Amino acid sequence: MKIFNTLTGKKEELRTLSPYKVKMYVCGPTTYNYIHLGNARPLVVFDAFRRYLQFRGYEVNYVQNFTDVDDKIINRARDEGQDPMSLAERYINEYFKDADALNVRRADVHPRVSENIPEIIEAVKLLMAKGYAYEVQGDVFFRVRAFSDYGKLSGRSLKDMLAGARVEVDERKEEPVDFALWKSAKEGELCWDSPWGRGRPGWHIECSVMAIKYLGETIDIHGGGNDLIFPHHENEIAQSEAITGKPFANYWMHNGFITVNKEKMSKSLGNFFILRDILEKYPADAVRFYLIATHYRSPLDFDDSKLEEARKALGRLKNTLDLCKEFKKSNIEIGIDLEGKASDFWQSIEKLENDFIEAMDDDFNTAKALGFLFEMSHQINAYIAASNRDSAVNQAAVGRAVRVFTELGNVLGIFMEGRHNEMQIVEGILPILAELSSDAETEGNYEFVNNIRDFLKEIKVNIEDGEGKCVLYSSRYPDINVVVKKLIEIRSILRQKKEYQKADFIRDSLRKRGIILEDTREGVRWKFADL
RNA sequence: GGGCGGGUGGCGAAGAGGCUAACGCUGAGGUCUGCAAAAUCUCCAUUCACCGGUUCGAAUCCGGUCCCGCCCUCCA
Repeated sequence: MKIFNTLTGKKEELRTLSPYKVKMYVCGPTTYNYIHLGNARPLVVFDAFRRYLQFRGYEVNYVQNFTDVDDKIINRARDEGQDPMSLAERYINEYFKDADALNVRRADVHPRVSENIPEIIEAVKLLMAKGYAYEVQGDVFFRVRAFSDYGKLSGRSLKDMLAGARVEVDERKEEPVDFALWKSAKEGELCWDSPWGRGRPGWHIECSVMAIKYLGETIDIHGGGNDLIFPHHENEIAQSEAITGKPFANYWMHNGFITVNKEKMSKSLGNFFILRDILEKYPADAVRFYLIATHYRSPLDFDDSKLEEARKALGRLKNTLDLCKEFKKSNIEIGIDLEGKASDFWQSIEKLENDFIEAMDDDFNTAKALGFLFEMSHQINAYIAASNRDSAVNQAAVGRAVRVFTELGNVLGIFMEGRHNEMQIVEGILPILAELSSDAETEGNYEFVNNIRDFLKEIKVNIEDGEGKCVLYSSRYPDINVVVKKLIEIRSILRQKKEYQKADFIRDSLRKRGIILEDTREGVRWKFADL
């Protein structure tokens, strides 16, 4: 397992502190707004890495913080005339909705700044006691000069930074590069008591404190976006290592940016897309697929067509899942020896599984790994297309293959349960029956009219005469499968009678309402349109 | 100015010394089908920004040139 380490600028073999245990800390969002797509990238990629490590047998202890005390939160709360802590709380809840939608699993701990103030104060006191920090009028600063390794992560030297300093200069600081550990509060601002008066923590100290508190003085992997390398992570290293005298994190991982027209998507440029809005237009699994279809360190340019492409590509993979489900008649696959064609097939699946693992072992190359998943999809489809489903050997072979396929897809987290609004779709479909019925009535085909009436009665739906509208008289919506099956049945009869126009009317109408019909050798299959 | 990363087909994107330069989208054609869809099969980069060099061999290494992005200030 190799990981690209920002600290050394090289890919390195992963050697964990304890065998098969990984301590992982990923910087989480500042909760003053809904997250945008750029925020979603680290979320998704590190979730995928965590899943992969677990798949490889590691026990992963995963911590992701919330920055719920921050100037931006305070300002926004003031603008909206509300309490900063409840504003932060609200956006933490919204964050979880987005994360859940993207199939991002919860961290083992989601610590918040506001819940770790005493520990932060202790840390600042300790830094002062060790000479790494100094107080000026209620503010406490980190004395960068005192930490000789400063700059080792971002590859800069203190000398260069002092020379090229064009940072705002707070005259009270000993050096322009010194940064705040504790900020004094203005009148009426959110604050906590401290030895230096009322105030709140600076931005960087929280991560040092929470990482150490929940994971220990040295952790295996610390992750976050590229822009955090400097100053945030550089400062975290300085603080943590000044406190403990030990290496803070052995591997630093940073994801690349999402760009729009090749420009960084960021809040300050205003070119960001709120994830919530994107999820209105595209299925969440397509968004997740899009985010992992490119290597995590590369920049990723965003526009709608990319999500559309992701949707289609993922649809191909999911279609294989459907084909398998239809092919498989039972789950019995144990104790059957695969021979001949089945054995060759299984071997190629195993080969692709190994290729997948090899790709992921190389710095989590999800893009390459996905390629093998597509090849696996081809293999499975082709095998199914050429095989008799009544054979126990074929059943076993496909069963084993799809299990591997599904497991690997789940490692990437791209196989989510479809969340279709079935009620809405059923509501859209029922009028097709009404329309068919009224057409039949015009033609004097009363047998057919009665057939439909009986069916509707069965599923507790009324047709309002004259208007062709369907009205439910049950509190429960009819099962979508039952309704679609009925339409398929009607269409089959029409096809037998070669009344293709009407048959196509049914297929087209369903299509418009989100249901796709496919005529296969095994009969008609249906699926939801947006997969 | 300093630090970092990148330029691969119509598009997206892997590949980091030697297999036919993965895979996806798009497009073309065949099989299947009443048609469509799905599936399947085949085709679509003599060439990897440019110029030199190292090497038996370079998209991959080295030097130079030209572009592009990011960080150096809150930002994932």
